[in-house]
Amino acid sequence: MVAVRRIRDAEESRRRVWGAAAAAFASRGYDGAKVDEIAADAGINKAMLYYHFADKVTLYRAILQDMFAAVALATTQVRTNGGTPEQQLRGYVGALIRAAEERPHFPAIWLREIADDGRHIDEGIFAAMRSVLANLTGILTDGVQAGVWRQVDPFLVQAGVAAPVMLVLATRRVRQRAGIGTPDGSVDALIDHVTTMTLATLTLTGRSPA
Amino acid sequence: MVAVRRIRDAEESRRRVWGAAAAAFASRGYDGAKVDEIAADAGINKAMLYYHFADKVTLYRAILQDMFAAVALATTQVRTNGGTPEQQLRGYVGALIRAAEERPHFPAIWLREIADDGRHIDEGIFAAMRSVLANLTGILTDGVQAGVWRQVDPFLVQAGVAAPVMLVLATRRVRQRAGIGTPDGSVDALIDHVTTMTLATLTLTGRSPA
DNA sequence: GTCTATAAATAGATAGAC
DNA sequence: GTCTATCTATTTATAGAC
Repeated sequence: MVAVRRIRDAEESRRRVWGAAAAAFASRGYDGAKVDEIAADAGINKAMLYYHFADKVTLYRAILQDMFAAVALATTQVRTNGGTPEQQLRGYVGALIRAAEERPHFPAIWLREIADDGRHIDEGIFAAMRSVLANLTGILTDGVQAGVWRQVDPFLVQAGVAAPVMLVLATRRVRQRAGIGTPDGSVDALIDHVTTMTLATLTLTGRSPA
Repeated sequence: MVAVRRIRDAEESRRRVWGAAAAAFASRGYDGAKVDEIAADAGINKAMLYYHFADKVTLYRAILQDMFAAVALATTQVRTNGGTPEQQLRGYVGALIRAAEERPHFPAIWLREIADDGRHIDEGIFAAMRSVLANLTGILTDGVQAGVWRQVDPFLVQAGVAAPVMLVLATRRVRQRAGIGTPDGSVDALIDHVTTMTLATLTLTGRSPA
């Protein structure tokens, strides 16, 4: 009984540390995030944080792994569900955006990890990333074989999808401060733009971009 | 004579600090970059660094300002040179990529500053950013008025251009480590893809992306 | 202009009591 | 499981000699 309560509290502590850490890593980066602050934001002591997580980098990697695993899972489901290439591509974009919306700190951490040249990425995370790209590659190949799309480097397509999504989602606050226009700042407009852009690129017929 | 030599050495020192700092901020971020390391990489002492630059954040802001000012200048020249909307758009993409290639640390610092929610951006830097977007907006408006393009939110277009460019340029090393394919990793392929993507999006006629 | 030495504050991590 | 107190190393920044 008491033991159960303790375990439940422990789970709760872990969750709060997780949330506080994700926020800190997103807004200040790995080096900028301070363990003291994370613990304080989580409402516990720093020693308690070290009770739950081996060290700072382990905590960071766990968050990173969760993010990429979520995208890997969601995009794999899109493949499993099947449908036309266009339907699957829309599903792919949707899965990416949904994963980012469910994890508000995803975009910033993603951008930072790229700038960090993948310094904290271990093999498990790389595997998830490769899985995401493999799913996209499968969708693109389907489209080519169905004769509706031309052949395009999957990584460039991924860059064309993920990078704008992450940029737009990560810059919501700063754009206001900068006085940089967002006539329609909705996520729907973002989905629409990215999807349109990608489909238009893939369905280009013949016309070489000279 | 001696004074002149000293001034020249000072300039040289400043330049070396600049280069070492840009590299450090790009690869480790603002908090991750250490002043001692920057000074050492520049071949001078830390005290000397503080002789040339007031403090860490001033040094960082100077680098940031230079980057955005360069893009602002280059894109303004594209507007001045004129030409068809398509020619100007190609010039815009080229200007962006050239600025990034001339400053190898631009992409990573750009990505980080976004994740940082513009924490280090002062009004001068914001002005440069707005100027870049204003130039793109001008090009897009020209195209709409000429009847060759449809109307699209300029910021979304900017996101569709800059984000993939920065992502691809910043991930060259890590992609190799990750085993993520780059069938054609050339900058030309990148320019081609981004330009094709953008033009295809803008020239879409009628077809609503339902 | 350049350096050595050091101040002053902060950081990640642990010991040990409860 | 949770906390206080603390160790050790690092970090930004400056003082002051040359």
